[in-house]
Amino acid sequence: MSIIRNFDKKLRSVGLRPTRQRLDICEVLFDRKETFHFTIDDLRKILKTKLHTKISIATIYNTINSFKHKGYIKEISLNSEKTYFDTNVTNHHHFYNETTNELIDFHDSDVEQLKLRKNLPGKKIKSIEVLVKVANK
Amino acid sequence: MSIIRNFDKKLRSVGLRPTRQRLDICEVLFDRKETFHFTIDDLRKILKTKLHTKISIATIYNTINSFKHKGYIKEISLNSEKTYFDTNVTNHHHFYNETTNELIDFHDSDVEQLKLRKNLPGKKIKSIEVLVKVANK
DNA sequence: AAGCACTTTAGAATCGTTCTAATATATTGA
DNA sequence: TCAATATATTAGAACGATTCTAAAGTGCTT
Ligand SMILES: [Mn+2]
Ligand SMILES: [Mn+2]
Ligand SMILES: [Zn+2]
Ligand SMILES: [Zn+2]
Repeated sequence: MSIIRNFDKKLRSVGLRPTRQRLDICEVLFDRKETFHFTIDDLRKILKTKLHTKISIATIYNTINSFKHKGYIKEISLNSEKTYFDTNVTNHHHFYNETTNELIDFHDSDVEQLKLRKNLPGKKIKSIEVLVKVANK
Repeated sequence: MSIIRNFDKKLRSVGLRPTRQRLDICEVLFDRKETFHFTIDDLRKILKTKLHTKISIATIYNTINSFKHKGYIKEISLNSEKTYFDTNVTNHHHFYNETTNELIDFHDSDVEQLKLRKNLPGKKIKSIEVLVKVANK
């Protein structure tokens, strides 16, 4: 299957061996149209119930940390209750719905160009990200 | 001293008894010109070394959680490593310097008015906050 | 001052995450 | 191909931040 092939290549390209565990996790994370926002527990449940695959919790953490270091996913800061990861590693903005706990990306086209008025001598901007919290009316 | 009087009032006004522990914590948090961004551990160290006051860690957590619920401080989401609190409870933006770990507020005047292009039918906007990560050049 | 409510406290418990070290699997190259 | 070597997985222990428990202390009301 070409997806598996692709994940195989993807993993090898950053020096990770394509083990069953890593391929299974790739399938959950990347075999989808939309950006995926998830917690370790979300991932663990999906692996168990949808993929019927058993991966130890240590390996799930190891793999997610490797993927993060390799730039396949990034961590996002929403609140201190849960640690979220995001398969969209670009610099982008989020809507967080506090009623439903849904987290969705929004794109540059959804917001007017953010312009800083402040000068930052001797500093380099690494990222500019907006978090919009909403609730159902 | 009028500051103490003020903290006394401040606490009473939301139904908290002005105990020594709460007054000491108020002094660290609010007896300053600038917004204070801190972790529980920062606070604990300041109480010990600057104020020479001993407060149990359970009380520090209890008090900070009370203050948060009463709207005296808010929690801010920077990263998943540490939990930060902020004495500026208004909706505002931050610069985080990854080199020095400094976190500073920036004000509406430092950024052009943020305009969302997206319509959000049935939703109410609770907050819009920007996090700018910078590093020293 | 007595009585009651609230607060503080030490230490235990909890929970997410990382570590350890034994076992298993993948890769290399003779 | 198949041993040797490197890397990965795993269960369970350890860790660290935070919360809980329940006993002792303090503040408020009358
Ligand atoms: Mn991490
Ligand atoms: Mn909290
Ligand atoms: Zn995203
Ligand atoms: Zn702030």
